[in-house]
Amino acid sequence: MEDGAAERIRPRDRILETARDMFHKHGIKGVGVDAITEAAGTNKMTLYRHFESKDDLVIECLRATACSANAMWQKFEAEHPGDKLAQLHAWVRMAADCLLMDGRGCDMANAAIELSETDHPARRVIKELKQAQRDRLVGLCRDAGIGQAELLADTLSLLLEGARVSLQSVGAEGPSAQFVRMAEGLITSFRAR
Amino acid sequence: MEDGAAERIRPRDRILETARDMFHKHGIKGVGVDAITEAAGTNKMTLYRHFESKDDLVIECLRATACSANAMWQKFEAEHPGDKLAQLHAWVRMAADCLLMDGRGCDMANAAIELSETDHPARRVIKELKQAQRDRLVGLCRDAGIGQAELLADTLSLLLEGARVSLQSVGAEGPSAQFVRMAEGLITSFRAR
DNA sequence: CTAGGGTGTTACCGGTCTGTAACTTCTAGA
DNA sequence: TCTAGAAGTTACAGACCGGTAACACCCTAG
Repeated sequence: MEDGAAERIRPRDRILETARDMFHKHGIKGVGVDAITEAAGTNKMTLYRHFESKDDLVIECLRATACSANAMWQKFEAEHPGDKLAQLHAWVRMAADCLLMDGRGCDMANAAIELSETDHPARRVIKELKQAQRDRLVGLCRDAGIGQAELLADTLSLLLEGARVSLQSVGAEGPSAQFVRMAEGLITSFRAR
Repeated sequence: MEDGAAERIRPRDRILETARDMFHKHGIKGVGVDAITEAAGTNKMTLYRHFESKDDLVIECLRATACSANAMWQKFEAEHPGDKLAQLHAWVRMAADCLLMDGRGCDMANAAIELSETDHPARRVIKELKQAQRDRLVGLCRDAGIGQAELLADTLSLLLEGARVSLQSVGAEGPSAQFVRMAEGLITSFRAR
């Protein structure tokens, strides 16, 4: 029975989860594969049996992150079925909570900054995943009945992205502390148009 | 006469300028001191005669960047003497131009993301320089007669920071393309309050 | 002309990194 | 119980990193 051994997670998944956590905390170039495998309670050979390279592992981590984000959006829909405006407010609240709890920014944005080589294989993935997130936010704004949905969604995107990076450079008392106020103000303002 | 040899820039300054450029393009961890000195037409020993360590060099680069930003602000004042609102619009225009021309984000923000160690010596410097930039923007907004000067300044800060990082992850056709429209709209909106 | 400081050159240290090879051990399924 | 494949272990290759030592050079101020 494979469920009986389900508590013992497969090495591949342990590596993936550990790598996500460590990449998030210390950056991609800030952590080596040895450190990841050790923290995951396994070894380097096992890593390279499941992933072609470190870059491949990075990409899989980003996909996993996007997957987690998907789950968030499904939660919004589940908690406020049909009420797109409430879902938009839930998005703002979630974003603010992440800001407060986390401290380190968006994995994809951080990776994009760290992996400055324009032809890095992860860049394609980052772009396409970020694009998907953008499209979804635009869709939510539009379905919430906002006229200039794209402009609002893009503004909210930039605000959140900016808050995440500002949190790391200026700190928690910096501009990012006002994120919710800005976002809610913007939504109100766009609804009135 | 030392001015006669001024065309031949001092190795220290060549290293500093080259390092700024390379750190900006490839990130701090993405470029080694050997590559910097070679590109600067000198060698590693000379670098370490002028800078205590690579971290020290990084910090000096960030200070130099802040210095360049200072020059920008003086240009605003020189071009629109006394007219703070015009200076604010000039700031927006400058920011947008940087976005279009550059592609890579703010050196300080990028450094903050890359140097994830919370006790890294550069972090203090980044925080204090970013704080100074924020204070100056707040002052400009206030002097321009805007009521909620802090909120506007912080919103503009986050928008710009977000646009810079979005440019690297989603690309030029992403949300950052609307930066000017957002910023100008915000200024108008805040002036009307 | 000369002395001395700034600079260039070469070699090296110890460490870390990604990635691989060869071999042993474990474990699940027939 | 036996076997095949997954996982662990050890060692290593080759490259790059930050930083230092020793020494030769050049150029300018006196």
